[in-house]
Amino acid sequence: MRTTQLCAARKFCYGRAMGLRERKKAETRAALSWAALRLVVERGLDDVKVEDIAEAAGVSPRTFNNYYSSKGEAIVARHLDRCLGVAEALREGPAEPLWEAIPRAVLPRFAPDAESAAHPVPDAATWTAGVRTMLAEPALQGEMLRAGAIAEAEIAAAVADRTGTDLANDLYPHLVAAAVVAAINTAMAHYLRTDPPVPVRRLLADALARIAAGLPTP
Amino acid sequence: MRTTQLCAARKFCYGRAMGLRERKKAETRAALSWAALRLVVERGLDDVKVEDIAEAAGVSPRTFNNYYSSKGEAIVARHLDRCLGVAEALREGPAEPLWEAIPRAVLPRFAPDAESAAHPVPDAATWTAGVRTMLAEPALQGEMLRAGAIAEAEIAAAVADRTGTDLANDLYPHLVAAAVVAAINTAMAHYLRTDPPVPVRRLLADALARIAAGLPTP
DNA sequence: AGCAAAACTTGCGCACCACGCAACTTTGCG
DNA sequence: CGCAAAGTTGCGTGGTGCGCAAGTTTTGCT
Repeated sequence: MRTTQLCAARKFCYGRAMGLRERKKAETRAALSWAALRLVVERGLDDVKVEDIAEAAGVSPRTFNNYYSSKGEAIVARHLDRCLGVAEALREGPAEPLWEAIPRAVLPRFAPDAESAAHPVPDAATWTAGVRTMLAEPALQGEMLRAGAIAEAEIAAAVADRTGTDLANDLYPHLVAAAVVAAINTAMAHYLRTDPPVPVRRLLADALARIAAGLPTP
Repeated sequence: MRTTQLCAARKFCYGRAMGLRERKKAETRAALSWAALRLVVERGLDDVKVEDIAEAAGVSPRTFNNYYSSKGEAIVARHLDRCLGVAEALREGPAEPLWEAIPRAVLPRFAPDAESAAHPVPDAATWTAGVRTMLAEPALQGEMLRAGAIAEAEIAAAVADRTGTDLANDLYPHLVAAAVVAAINTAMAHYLRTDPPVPVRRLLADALARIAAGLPTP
């Protein structure tokens, strides 16, 4: 139970002008989180040691902890990035009404191909089954939710910017951010729960629309 | 990163007919979680070892892990109980409209005295300051959110009962539960954030009302 | 009341993990 | 080229979660 860095090397130097040094760092980081995710999904959390992850990423065990301060952090890194991306998109998008901007920021980031494209998965059914059992792990749930919470802060800031509300004294931006993250979590949970898989996009759009409109008893 | 039990000995044998054994068990459990909370609030997470907590509760270190599988779990136990209490109240309350039942279930459980009454706190300001720095700890945030998520499942079930919706195939009950928990978290976060403290009850009522009504841009 | 089974506690031990420290290697820049 | 900054690695340490096998207490039954 030590501290984490997580937000440390979050410089978002995506596109251009990143030297060899930063590029390699980003690669190792990605390799580590991907290896962690893949190994844990196919083997189970307790049967994967940090040593395994480090080895799969071609790096020393000690180096693993220079990037992520725990197994869970590495596994959840992709999710964190997606959620942070929502905040970023919310800041950069056109000046449309808030509840049009939000789905526009959220939906594309949770499209099924966003993840799978880079690292194709052999068998989709086996994969989602693995993800299900992985997320049944309590420690992972905590880490997942924490990632959402981190992004929540960014989203709240973006919402405050858009709506001209006060981040420090007003409840509104935080409430919107929390609701958006809740919608994302709920939609993903429902997706993993249903056996004939419903497209995530539809679930997400539905959840966001309902949250925006209020939740009267049906 | 092992598994946890947490829900194991959650038998809800509150009122009556609990033998000596279960009574003592409940007492030790409470003593442990209270000791954990108090020590960590006043000393900081890293300066409290499980050994300290066990000692403060008059029990062996090994026994600590028979009740809680981690420091964080012990600390968050009270929060978990409160959140689970919401679900319980939602099930047992009178047959009123959902969005009247919800505040009635939530508000009394987060009254300022609910916690303080049993274990009075010397200095309120020092205490909340300690809580603030405690909750700044990432590991604790995760644990806290996870407690909310556990309760969320119960709340969703209660909501499904009340509204006659299908827990397995319908998004609605899960969405309501997630929104309620989000409102609780947001209100508590705001409470800890503001320096001239605003009464939690007002924040919570506000948050719940807004969530129920939708979140149009102000 | 008495006794056997069930439940709980405890000490011991092991595997794992986060991270500080001190070399050593690589990269960036003049 | 050569030096400083940044990154990697091996080692060591303190701490943790939990299985196991006594020992102890509570309970249910007669």
